[in-house]
Amino acid sequence: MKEFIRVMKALSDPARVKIMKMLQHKTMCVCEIQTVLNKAQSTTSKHLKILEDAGLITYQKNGLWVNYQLADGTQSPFAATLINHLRDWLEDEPELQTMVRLLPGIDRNVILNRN
Amino acid sequence: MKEFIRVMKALSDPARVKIMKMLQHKTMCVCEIQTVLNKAQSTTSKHLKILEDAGLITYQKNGLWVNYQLADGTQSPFAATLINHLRDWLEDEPELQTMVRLLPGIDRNVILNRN
DNA sequence: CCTATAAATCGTTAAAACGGAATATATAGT
DNA sequence: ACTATATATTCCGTTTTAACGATTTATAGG
Repeated sequence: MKEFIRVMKALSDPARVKIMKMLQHKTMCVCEIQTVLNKAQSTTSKHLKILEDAGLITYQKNGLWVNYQLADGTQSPFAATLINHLRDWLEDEPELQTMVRLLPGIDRNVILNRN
Repeated sequence: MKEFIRVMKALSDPARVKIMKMLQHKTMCVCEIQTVLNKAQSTTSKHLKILEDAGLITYQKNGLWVNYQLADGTQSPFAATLINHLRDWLEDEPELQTMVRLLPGIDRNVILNRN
C-alpha cells in the first residue's frame, strides 16, 4: 500500500507531471528541468527526489551533472504501468504541448551561457 | 491536467484506496463504509465526495440511504483506467485482504442494531 | 590544496489536506 | 406539522506539502 501511495502522491503535482512529460522526450539535467519548470533549484531538486523515490525516474551522474530519465519500472509495478500510460495521457494538453515545443532549444550550455 | 491531478490526488490517500477496494466487492452506504474505515462519519463522507469529484465512484439515493458504487469511468478516462487497474492492484496486501474478509458481515441493519 | 560549480539538503513560511465534533440538510414515518 | 435519522457541511486544530533562500556536498580543473 505504501508503495502505491508513494507513486500516486508523486504524480499528484503538476510540476512533477511536467517533469515526467519532459523526460519522455529526452534525458535532462537538473538545471535544464529547472529552466523549463521555472522554479527554484532546490524546489526542482526535491521534486526529482520524490519521483525517484517512487520509482518513476532514475539518474546517471556525469561529473558535476546529474542526468535524469524515465525509469524502466523495475522498482515498482505501479510506476511501470503509470509511466506507460503517461506516454499517451495529457498529450493534447495545450500547456504541455507548449512546453514540449520548448525542449529542443533547452541546453545546459545555453542556460549557463557557455560555448 | 486539472482532471488528471484530481484523480491522482483522490487515490493518494489510504482511506480512499480502501473505499475503492471495498466497492469492488459490493455497493455500500456511508455508515457501512464508515464502520470498515473506523473513521468519523464526517471524515468518511468527505472522502466519498473527493472520490466522486474525481469520477471514481457514483451513488444512488434510496430514502435516507446513499449507496455508493464504483463509477463506470464515463466521466474521466484517467478514472476509467485506474478503476480497472485497481481491480488487480493491491490484491495481495494483507491489510486489505483482512478488510475484504470483513465485508460480508458488514450490514447497515447490524450496524444500527435493527432486525 | 584551492577554487569553481551543479546538485542536494536544511530552515523557514504559507497553503493545502486530514481529522473529528458540532451543526445543517433532507427524507421517512406518524 | 413533528420527530427520528442517514448523510452532508461547517468549523477548527493538527499535520503535510510546496516554495524559496541559504548552506552543504561532491566533483572537475588548475
